[in-house]
Amino acid sequence: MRRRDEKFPENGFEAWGGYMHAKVSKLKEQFSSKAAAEIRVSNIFNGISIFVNGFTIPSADELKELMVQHGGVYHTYQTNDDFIIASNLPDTKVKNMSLSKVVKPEWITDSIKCNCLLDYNIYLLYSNKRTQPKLNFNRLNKTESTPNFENDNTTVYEESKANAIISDENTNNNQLLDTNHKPNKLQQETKQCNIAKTAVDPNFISEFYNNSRLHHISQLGASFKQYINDLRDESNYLFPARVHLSEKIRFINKQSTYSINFEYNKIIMHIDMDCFFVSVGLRSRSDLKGKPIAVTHSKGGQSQKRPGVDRNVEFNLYKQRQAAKWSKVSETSENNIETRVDNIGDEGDKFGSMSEIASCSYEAREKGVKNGMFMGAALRLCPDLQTIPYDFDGYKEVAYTLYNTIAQYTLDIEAVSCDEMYVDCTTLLKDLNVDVVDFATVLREEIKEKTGCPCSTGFGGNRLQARLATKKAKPNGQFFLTSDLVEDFIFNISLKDLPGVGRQISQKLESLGHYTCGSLQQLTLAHLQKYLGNKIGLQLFNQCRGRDLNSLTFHVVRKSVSAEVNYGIRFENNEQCYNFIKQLSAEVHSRMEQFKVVGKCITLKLMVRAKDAPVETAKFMGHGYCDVINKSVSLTSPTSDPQIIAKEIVSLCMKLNIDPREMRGIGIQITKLESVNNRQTKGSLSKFIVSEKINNKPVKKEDLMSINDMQNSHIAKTNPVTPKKVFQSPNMRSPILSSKRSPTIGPKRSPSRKRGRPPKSLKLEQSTKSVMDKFLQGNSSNTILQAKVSMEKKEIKQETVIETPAKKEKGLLGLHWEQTRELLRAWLDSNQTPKLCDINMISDYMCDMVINKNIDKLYILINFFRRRVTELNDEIWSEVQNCILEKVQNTMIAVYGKKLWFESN
DNA sequence: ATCCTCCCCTAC
DNA sequence: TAAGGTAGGGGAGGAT
Repeated sequence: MRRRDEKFPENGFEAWGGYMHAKVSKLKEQFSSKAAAEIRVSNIFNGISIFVNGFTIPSADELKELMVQHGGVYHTYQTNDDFIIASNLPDTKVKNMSLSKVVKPEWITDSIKCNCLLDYNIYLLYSNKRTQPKLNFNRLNKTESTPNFENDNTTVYEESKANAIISDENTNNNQLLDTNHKPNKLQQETKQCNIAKTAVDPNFISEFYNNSRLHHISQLGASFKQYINDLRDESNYLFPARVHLSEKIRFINKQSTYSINFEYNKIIMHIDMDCFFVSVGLRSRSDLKGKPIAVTHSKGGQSQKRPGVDRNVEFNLYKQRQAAKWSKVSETSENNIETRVDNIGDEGDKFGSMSEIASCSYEAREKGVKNGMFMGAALRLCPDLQTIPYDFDGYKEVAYTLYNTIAQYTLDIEAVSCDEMYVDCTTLLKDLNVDVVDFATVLREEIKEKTGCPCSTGFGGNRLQARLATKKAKPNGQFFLTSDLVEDFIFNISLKDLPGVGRQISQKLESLGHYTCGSLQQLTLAHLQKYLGNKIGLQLFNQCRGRDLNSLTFHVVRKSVSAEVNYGIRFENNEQCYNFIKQLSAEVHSRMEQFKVVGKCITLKLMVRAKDAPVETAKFMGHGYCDVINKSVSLTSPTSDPQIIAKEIVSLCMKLNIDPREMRGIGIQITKLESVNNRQTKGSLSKFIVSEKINNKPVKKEDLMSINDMQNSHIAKTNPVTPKKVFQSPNMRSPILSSKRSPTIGPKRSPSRKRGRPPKSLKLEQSTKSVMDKFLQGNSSNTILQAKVSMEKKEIKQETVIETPAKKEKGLLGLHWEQTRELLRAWLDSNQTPKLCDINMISDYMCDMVINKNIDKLYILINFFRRRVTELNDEIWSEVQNCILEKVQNTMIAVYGKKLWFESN
């Protein structure tokens, strides 16, 4: 018998890799439904690049496609050479930008109509920089530019009424232009020309979003998650920059070697910029370095007194609510409740500013200033606190640099936000063969050099450890939490510092007398679950022991899209409210277009002034003390149509019957999403597996714990729990998969069997995956990554049906199973000796299918494979088959407790 | 039991 | 003045 290595040479991948690549490209074409749409039609826009700002008709997506078709370039992010396509720009933005290249979208559409590039000067949105922006509201509201739905037949009274309202021509915008509409014409026009003050103003939404830090944080976070998805899809998984990195590291430490921390399966890095917004702002203000600084809208000027404001009344309401909430937990706390509104001065007071601090420097933190604090309260703590303005473009730029820096070296990145990510460094560090700390030093130096901003990194065996390590490392430092340190380290960690433990949960725990992880370790799992619920209890039980069941997620799949505005909402009548809903629906629509999703469930979120709250809010244009009301409808078919969304929301609004003058916030959320591109019906068995009852036994706590203990072996030593439960009953056959029937293709097997359901817990799936990763540890060298190059493609991402949680993690290879079948076919027919890396790749893929409960597809795939192997009648291939099947069955046992049944064995 | 809806909580 | 968004996880409790 030959040695395994000979039979499955490790480094012989390239030939097959190249072959696979070609094969995959071909497959890609076949599977690409969009290929036809991307054919070049003309070269009208040769040399022209555009950036779309805000809501346009046609939509940004449509413009993108048009540009591609006609030889132009579409930029998701604005560059200097871009023409800016916009129908409407917020005034503040207009003030700060050159308007000489801001062009209406008609420039694009008309040019295409004429089949030649028209003079953009004719289409300038603002003809002269000096003049006030003059927007043609008529144009924006014309029916021709918005799809109408007058043909929509509805039976429900409210709906038809809602319909009528939405399609009503006489909107607020038009009123503004109506010269006969005298009451506040002058006043309104003044508003138009200056700043959008309330949501009644047509520019309000974009104005608000342009200045909202929370909106930017959220959007940037989402876009970096997408960015990582894209990079992973497009990468060849070769990281030439690693060579330089390795050299640099050896320059600072010649002896640097990767000493494996045997206790850890993985080395996870957490990386976080230090007080991000401040650092970015200080790049150009080195004079302010070392001083207490806060990023806020407030410029320090004293606020005016507004009539009707009673801060005390409002603040007391907040306190009462908080007290009521906490008294549920324990009767002890009554008076000493700390709230956000403490220490705020009165209006006009030196400490009266209610502008929120987005980020503050460490010097300010030392004085007790915190992010999210009101400026007034912060000034009380730190009177010499200086403010700097927001620089949203700067944040984006620095964040890109940060991400690109890391992405040179690895793409095993989970983006958390624009300034924070987790990185699985296991293979990277092995490849570089350097010490963890040296690696951190050099990496942080590079980031500092490129961005001008400091960052901190933490390393550990799981994400919790990495994250806590970063916390310790800050500011501008690094920390490797080695396995020998974990126990002591975690013991002293404050419960508040655990991710997922916020104000409410820490309050609950404190009322039980627990402030630190060490103390919480006294509580039993059952006890914790009784107080906090099953999931959170388990999570905490593990966290306070330094364990973390959650593995990193490299691919993100969206589950909801929403837009909400809880600032500046002041309506005088229903008409203004409905008009705003129309605009917000358009916003939601354009986001859905961007993500290429449609949704079935529409939710209205309203903030309404609470009964006792003052009409005039303490914070200027804030929402004040409110009741929150949510209401949702489910549609029969998914949509992203702004008209339908608006209609449904108005209809919900009418049912709630709330005085529009009391509204303080409006949000629209769409859930039950489906991807637009490929709304395939799922295989019947897959549906069956997800929704039918198969196994009535709930997930056992012990199962979860034992899995966890395998994952954190160093802790298992002090706290031994054998993992045998997970692997019990390997001979029991799955009631679904083992019943007597011929192994025909999925859809034909009617889901008549009722019993047994795979454990539902996502946690279990994820942790099982980690166990399996360990189990199936192949040689995860670069060759496998290279294979992903060819295999991981965009189409797959798009076909994913979003709502199935099991699909959240798509495993190592994001390939469509049918593509994999074709690859298998090609592989078997290639007449080459199978390589170990290829075998691992295939088995990993299949194991992921088990984990993702894609059993019906897996079944087809394996049967196909077995059939072909039998036909080949080759000893080596038979062994390959056995090798793969063994791994798959191991995974089956771990996930389902049962093996997959096949006809002839 | 399990599913669905309406929340609440947390994070950035 | 001020720009209090957004997504995901999960619990409570009623409907089935």
